[in-house]
Amino acid sequence: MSDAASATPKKHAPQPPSASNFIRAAIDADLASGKYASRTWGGQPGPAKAHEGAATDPARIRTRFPPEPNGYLHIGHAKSICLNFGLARDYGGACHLRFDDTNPEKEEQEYVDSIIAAVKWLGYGWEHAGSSHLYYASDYFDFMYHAAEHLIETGHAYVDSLSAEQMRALRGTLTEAGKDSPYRDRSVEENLKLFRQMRDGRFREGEHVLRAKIDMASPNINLRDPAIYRIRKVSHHRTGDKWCVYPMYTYAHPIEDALERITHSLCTLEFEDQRPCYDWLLERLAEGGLLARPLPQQIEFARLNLTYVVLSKRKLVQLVAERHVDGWDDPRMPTLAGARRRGYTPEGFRLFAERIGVSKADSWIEYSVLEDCMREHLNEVAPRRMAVLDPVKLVIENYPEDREESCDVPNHPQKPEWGKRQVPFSRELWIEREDFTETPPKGYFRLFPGNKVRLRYGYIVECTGYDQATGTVRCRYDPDTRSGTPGAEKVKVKGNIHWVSVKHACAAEVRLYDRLFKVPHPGGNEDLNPDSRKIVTARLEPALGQARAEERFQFERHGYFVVDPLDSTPLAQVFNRAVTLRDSWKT
RNA sequence: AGGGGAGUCGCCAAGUUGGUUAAGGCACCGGAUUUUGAUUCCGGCAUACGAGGGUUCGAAUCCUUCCUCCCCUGCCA
Repeated sequence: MSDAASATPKKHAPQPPSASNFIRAAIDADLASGKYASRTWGGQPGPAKAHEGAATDPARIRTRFPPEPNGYLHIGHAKSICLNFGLARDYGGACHLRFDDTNPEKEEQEYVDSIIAAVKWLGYGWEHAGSSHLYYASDYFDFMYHAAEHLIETGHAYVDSLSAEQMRALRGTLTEAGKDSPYRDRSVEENLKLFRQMRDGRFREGEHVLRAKIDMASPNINLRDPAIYRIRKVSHHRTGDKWCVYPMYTYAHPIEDALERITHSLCTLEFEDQRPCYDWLLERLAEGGLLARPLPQQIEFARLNLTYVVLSKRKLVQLVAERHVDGWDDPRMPTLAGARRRGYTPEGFRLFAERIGVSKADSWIEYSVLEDCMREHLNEVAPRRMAVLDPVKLVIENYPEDREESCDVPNHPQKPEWGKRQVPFSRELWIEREDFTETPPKGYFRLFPGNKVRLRYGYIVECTGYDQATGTVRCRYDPDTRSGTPGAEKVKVKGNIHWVSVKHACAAEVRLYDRLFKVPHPGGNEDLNPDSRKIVTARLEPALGQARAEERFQFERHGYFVVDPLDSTPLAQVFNRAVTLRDSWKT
């Protein structure tokens, strides 16, 4: 090292700046340009007159997470939740939780409740500047209806009386322009009259539909006079039978955003083609004085794809319906309810969202990334315990039959402040079947005849053999090697195995979960992993007997486990394995 | 010639008003520490930015041709 220049330390920037992505770049640009400098907020969602003249919005930006309450939230939603709520948090903004309940046929209160629970569980709330921002699209039905009449009055919408099939025929194809409906030029008066009759229940479902009058020849099919209101004689979970006409997503969503003064409306890529529609509608309503400016803008990002996982609603429904899993909250399901029961943590999900980033490129995230995020958090928060999942008996020949002692065991190797607990030790112990073999493979350093290992936190023992008749492993211990005593280090061993005293053990059901599908890109049922769940009766150290629902532990050398909150009873606990520890041995 | 998007290391992903050696994370490979074959720590890891051509002193960033993948023809969202 005679070169003086080489002495110059050149460390790379230690940490990346706060994660950068195209959405943050857009927000930064909007904030810098002063686009929102004069934004006002009337205190609650509303039309232009509710916000104009009101105070400056205390939220620098507004985002929203707008699920339709027609199913359970899954890991893909977690990405969106973390994105929207995370952005609001980072920019001093507000994120609204909004139920996009515009289709009464599919929506139920049960889903509303589970969605609220899931968002809260992930650690997010919808309060900002002293008010709560939990909204329902159905609360805007009156405004939407009047806005539709406005569209009719200004010549931007008409009632079409074609059947669905006829409409499809006139819509054209990907390469051919569509043709105008014969009803496209109805007068304002006739349209108004028909639309009101639609609202009043004078027609059957499908008889008429309200359409935006845009351009039947547009190369963008979404602009070929999209339907914006349809007749549905179904009771709505919140508005009951007040309405029999319901707005379509295309029409409703931009209005919901505008009424709530959303600044950045984030959605997935498949809505890109609808953005012109979104802007067209908002512009028509804003120029009519119904909606306040600045108008919200839609920004699209790529939805999550996870290897070994299916996230499509159709496929998830099928898994439940065909009983491949026990229900929507089966620990193997990619739903948030399932993940929670599996022992996954909110912090792990947030780390995951941060780690995978957000972009417009279609991508597949490796499932191991999610698992690793869970390990990373669980390693920090899970107390260590000893549990033998596949027990085989170990008898210490030279240890007195009536003797018992208690070992000092730390609750976390890196956190002495978590203290220690006492674990009983005796002549007969349960050890892991795979920690003993009569014929050790190369590199194996656990128990085999003649080999020494440490019984973790206890003594060094030397294996003396295996008793076929009783199925027990035999060994002799060295009394001078007790952990924590001066002689503990006198014998060096590579192997260090966990154990549970037979006399003191608690038995419990442990469910060992693995991925639901056995291939990275699952197609159908043929790709299901037949070993996605194994149930064993494990032997646990006594301290685990007090574990409560949803408490999480690391079973040393195994992985992270959680007490199942549904199937556990005070007398019979059930543990679910969230994720295994990393294992670099891998024969 | 329908329209709209996307292609940067095995997996993600910065960087895109052109400017020294293309961030960071995960994975992986070494090594250290370790009473979890865990954790932690240190080091390594794209002459390369879908491909070709061009402009330029200089391009992942500009122009051009081409290739691949995704989305769109619900009175679903």
